[in-house]
Amino acid sequence: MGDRYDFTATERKWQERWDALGLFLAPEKPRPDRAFYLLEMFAYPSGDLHMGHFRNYGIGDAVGRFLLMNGKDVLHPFGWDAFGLPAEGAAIKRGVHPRDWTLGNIAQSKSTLKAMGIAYDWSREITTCLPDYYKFTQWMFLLLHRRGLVYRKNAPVNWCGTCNTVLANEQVEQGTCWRCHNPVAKRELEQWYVRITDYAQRLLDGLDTLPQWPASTLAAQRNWIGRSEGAEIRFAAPGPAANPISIEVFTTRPDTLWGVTFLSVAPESEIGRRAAATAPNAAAVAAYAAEAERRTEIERTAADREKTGVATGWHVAHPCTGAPIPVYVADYVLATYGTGAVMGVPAHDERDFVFARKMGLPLQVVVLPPTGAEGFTGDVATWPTAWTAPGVMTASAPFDGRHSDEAIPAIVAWLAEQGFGRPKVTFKLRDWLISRQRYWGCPIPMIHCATCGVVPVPDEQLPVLLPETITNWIPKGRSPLADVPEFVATTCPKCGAAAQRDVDTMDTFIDSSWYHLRYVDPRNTTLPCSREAADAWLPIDLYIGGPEHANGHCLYFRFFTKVMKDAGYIDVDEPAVRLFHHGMVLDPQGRRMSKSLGNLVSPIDMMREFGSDASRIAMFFFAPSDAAISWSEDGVQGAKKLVQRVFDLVTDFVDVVAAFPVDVVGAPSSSSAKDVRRAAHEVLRRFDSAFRGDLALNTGIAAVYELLNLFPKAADVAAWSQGDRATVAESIRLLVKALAPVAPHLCEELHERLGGTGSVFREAWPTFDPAALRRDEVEIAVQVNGKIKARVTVATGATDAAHEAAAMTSDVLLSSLGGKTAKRVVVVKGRLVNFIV
RNA sequence: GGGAGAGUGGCGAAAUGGCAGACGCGCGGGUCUUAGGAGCCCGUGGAGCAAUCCUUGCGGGUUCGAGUCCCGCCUCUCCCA
Repeated sequence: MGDRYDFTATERKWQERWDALGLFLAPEKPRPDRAFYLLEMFAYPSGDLHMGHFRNYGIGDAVGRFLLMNGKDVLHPFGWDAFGLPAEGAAIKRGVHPRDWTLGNIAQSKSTLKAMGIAYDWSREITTCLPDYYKFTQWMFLLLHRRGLVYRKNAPVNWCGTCNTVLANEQVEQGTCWRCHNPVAKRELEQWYVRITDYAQRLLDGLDTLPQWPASTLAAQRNWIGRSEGAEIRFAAPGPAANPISIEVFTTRPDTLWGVTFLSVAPESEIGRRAAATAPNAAAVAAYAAEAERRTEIERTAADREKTGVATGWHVAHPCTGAPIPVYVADYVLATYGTGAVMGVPAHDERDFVFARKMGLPLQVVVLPPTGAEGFTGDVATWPTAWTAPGVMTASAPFDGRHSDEAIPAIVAWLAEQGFGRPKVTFKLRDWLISRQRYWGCPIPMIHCATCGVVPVPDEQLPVLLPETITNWIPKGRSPLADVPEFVATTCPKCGAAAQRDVDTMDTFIDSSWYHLRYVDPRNTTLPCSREAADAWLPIDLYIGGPEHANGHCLYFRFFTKVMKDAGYIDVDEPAVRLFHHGMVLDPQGRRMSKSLGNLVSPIDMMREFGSDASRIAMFFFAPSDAAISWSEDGVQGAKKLVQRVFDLVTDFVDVVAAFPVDVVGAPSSSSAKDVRRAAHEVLRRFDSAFRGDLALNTGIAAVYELLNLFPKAADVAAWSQGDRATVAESIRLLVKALAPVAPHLCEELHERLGGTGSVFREAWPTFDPAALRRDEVEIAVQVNGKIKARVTVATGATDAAHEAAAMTSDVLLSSLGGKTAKRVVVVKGRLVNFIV
């Protein structure tokens, strides 16, 4: 029995050696066929790292080390998503400057990563809140501006009265602020928008080129982009001569046009506002709109909520029939989707059905339910619900008798011909509101000039530095930068007159939309990255991060990648070939870890007690990498035991191993030696396929336990034959290498104790020998009609007949057969023999 | 409401359509020990003295054979509205 394994000293020793060796520095010029860009989502430095980070970066580290042993030129960088609201929250609460809070958290988080011993190329570290980085965030904004992809718009935005700030749609959760969870209201502000909708179709099409992305994320993005094909149809009425009414609706069901019995418009839409001012029932509309404004979108569009609305008193003419159609204002219609108006087809749309019933509006059937559809009789007044499926059209002038599915294109063409409408594709995806009335973000490089309007800051004047002199952090409902005169006051780049800087900062999703480009050339002072460096490394070969970013970051960084390609700065259309989502880390009761529950596990405390290697092993062993895990200290305790057992085993065998050259391949003769070799190669096989595939390292670790469980005592092995001892030497060396990506410090130490020099990560990843996995004989099941009756042993590779013959030697089988002859015998070699009687 | 995923011992889990529960935790027993909350060894899905029977959320189906494939439910989790 060897010494106690001193993980503290050993882990520190190897972390220092790796630094000294520069083991993880990416080559400046990777070999094209060897380049591998491995990336994990960078961290928002809020205090220290949590267990989610530990898992994310632990998986990435193991993969990175595996790649290194496979001779890849690995780019594996790290950085910090360092702008963001929590820093201002800390400033307000504790009076600490957001910069100091952030940089302090980064230092702490970085020391935790160093304690993990992660194989990052720290020379490429980036920090989004530092000028050398955000200079190019501003450069990106100007690129978008040059390409016509940003614009200003006065529009209702989500306003959190508690945080005194504007929120993006994805920052509104269940109608509340994602930070403080107070209700979100609406407010009018002039804001910068990014025209991501210009790329909606390409972002959608690109998904088809990403077979190595999780299907769930592809589906989520498709859903989020939300393409729908249909028609835009105009309903008009003469109205007052100066002010005729004309309402465009978008519908995916033009086949139900003849069933329209009313229109609904959103209260805050242009036509809704006009109705509140000038319609016959203006007063009622205005009152209703005021009430609707107080409701959240979620409330308004919830399917189970009672539908409300008021008649405007206006009527428009049905474009096909000329019939008068009443116009309602209803809050289940949103101004931001489609045209802000929908046609009401109560017979064939669920919400319209409910609304019409409530308002006493007529139903017009234009799609016939098939005969026999329960409840859908000839009398529409008795229908239990709307008939929403397509079907045979009726009461629809030129299209009667046709099937809606088949007729829709013809209807759209006909509408266009008649001048009533046109084909239209809409997307649920909306333009991206990026202005934030906050301090701790990247300043927007635009200048407001009284004569020239809004003028971009020239490239050579970048970065527009964030002033650091602010001391009063309380949000005042305007950007904190508005209160820094020396920041605001500038001159117009065009005319030289006094002008004002834009006082908003950018959504931090902008910072993270291009960071993957910066890593390839992080010290470039003129461009985000050189074309050469981009060509050498892009795209990311494997990107690892949580599934919570499926629709936010993972869409935005695809968008930026496409813009950069269009502008000729890079040559890839998609940022990442493969995306992997690791599972969540829950507490032992299966709950989310959170400060309020007091169930946080601190990675640094854990590593102090158990070591980095044991902590990782525990995490990998809990479950496959993509499944959620419940953290348990018992598991880490067990992993620590495993570390000690591996250490003891290898140190016990140092002498045996030393007697054989490093490339010895065992020629076992005894079955014990064969078992050892098989178990060792099984470890290798499991890890190998995990690293090349699903990153599920749990069964590899199980194989390590199995190997340990059957390993003979060193004292016994001393008496073994030369070939058998060579087998043991081979197996020990194999174990050390195969486990190295998962338990790097331990295996470096063992590699050294076995006489290895340099680093085990400069050793080649071994190839497993399929012959080693084969057994001489196997036990097979003997079944009668699929029920197991007995077990017998056959030689590996025996014929079907030999299997059957071996089975027939079983007394239990013979008595089960009771003298009958099987009608059929199914033999699965090495598995079973099944007699069908 | 829409989308995605998951249901297997006391617990985490494993299983190219082929012996369900590998491996670990926990638990029980043994051993070493002044001691054991360390180490090592043995046992451990359920019922039964036993032969044996039952067992992968529920109900059907396909198949010689289903945890795995198909259809219909139930429950839970995550994401979106």
